[in-house]
Amino acid sequence: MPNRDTNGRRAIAKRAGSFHHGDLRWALVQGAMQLLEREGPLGVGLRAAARLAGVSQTAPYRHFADKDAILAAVAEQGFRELGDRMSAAARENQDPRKALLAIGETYVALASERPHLFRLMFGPEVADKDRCPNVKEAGMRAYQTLLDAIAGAQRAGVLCKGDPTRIALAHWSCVHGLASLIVDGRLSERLAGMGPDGPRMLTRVVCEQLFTGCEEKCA
Amino acid sequence: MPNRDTNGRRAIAKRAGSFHHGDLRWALVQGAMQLLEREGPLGVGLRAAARLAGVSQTAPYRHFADKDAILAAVAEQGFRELGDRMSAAARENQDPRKALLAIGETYVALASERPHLFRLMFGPEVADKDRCPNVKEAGMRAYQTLLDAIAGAQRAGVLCKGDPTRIALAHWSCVHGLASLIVDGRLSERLAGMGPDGPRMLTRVVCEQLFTGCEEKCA
DNA sequence: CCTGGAAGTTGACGGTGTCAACTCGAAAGT
DNA sequence: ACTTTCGAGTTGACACCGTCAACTTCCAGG
Repeated sequence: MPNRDTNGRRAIAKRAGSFHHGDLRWALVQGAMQLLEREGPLGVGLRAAARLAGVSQTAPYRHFADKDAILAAVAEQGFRELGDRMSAAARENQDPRKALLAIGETYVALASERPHLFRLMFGPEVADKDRCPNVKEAGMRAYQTLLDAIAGAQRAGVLCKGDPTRIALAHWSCVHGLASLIVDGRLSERLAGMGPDGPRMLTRVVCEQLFTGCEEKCA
Repeated sequence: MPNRDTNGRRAIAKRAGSFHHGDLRWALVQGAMQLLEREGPLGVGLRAAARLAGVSQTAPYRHFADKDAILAAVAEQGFRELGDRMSAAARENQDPRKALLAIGETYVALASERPHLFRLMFGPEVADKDRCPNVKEAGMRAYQTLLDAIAGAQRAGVLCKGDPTRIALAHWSCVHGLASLIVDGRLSERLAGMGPDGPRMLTRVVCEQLFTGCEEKCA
């Protein structure tokens, strides 16, 4: 049983005086996540995470094959959180159109709140995320939530019929692109004057156009 | 005048026997670009680029403040090429709807052809791309061609009236998101059975839905 | 009680970005 | 024509990183 701190969470630091750590793997992932959000992607490394866990520099190799493996574990946690928040958003809106919008909003919200994590999840830092089956599965679950929401909207007659993966591709591209542009600072000028929920408003703008189209009607 | 090889291009390697290089800055950017596309983002570094130019490891510091600066120079070249290809695509299609589609296609094409360059241009490797005014200006030029194409389509009555930057945001998000998903391998399964111009077809699918909308008409 | 193996340690190797101090060579000034 | 100056390139060093090999410590099962 892992040692826990006063809040009931497991402590990151090593159990004093004990040779073995108790739950080093968990502590390392936690430390890497913390490092990632505080110092950015350059600050996260095996040695730094080991230091944070109060353990020697090569101890991580007992639990992770290499640096990619620990980053993959962090990414997996990110995908899990993304999937949870997306399906919660879908559950809370039974209007299928609002559900689809809410899914996009949580996607963009996660990216804006924790940009480094978002980049890690989709970027090249962890080489082939799909080799680790946990990461693949966590990502798939999030995608499935989107697909279900689209199929529901089609059944409700809100979205046009046809292959739901077609619409999923468009919706995902729009939302993911907006999230990426925000994370990479490409929209900071536009967001500057919009207050704290600028990302949500931009998501509405983009999704609205995807739903209704931006062609001139009956020209 | 820089030394040139038999093809008329400047040679990357140092002019033999000469202390000074001639055009080391150019050679370093060229070497870094080459390194980036061959070995990925991890393979590009000051020392490696210096080796490729046949020069000592600290020589780059005479031309670049730090690693970020040389990466920014590479990114700038990427933005310049993106802008050129986008405006060429716009020029070649006088039908404004096709022009807008062609712009998206070249965007996705550049990303698919040179994923590492695309990631460098938008990713966090170079910290604040907008501090270097050349990079900012090159990126702005590409954005401006998109904006012009949209304004043209509005004047032609193809796109609905209103703030063109609204439509630009949606279009850019869709195309950039698709490009990112392709680059990050998130669509490799879908692309696997589509042959070499799968990216172009996916771009059409996504843009088509953005233009016409994906809601059920007159429910 | 002994023993085998998992978990953690020390030490080392090659690689990196970056700094300081040095040297070379060509152009500028007299 | 000789000297000065200064940009451009060099060597050497430092701290950091990921990773490997060999060693030590602890715990559990026979």
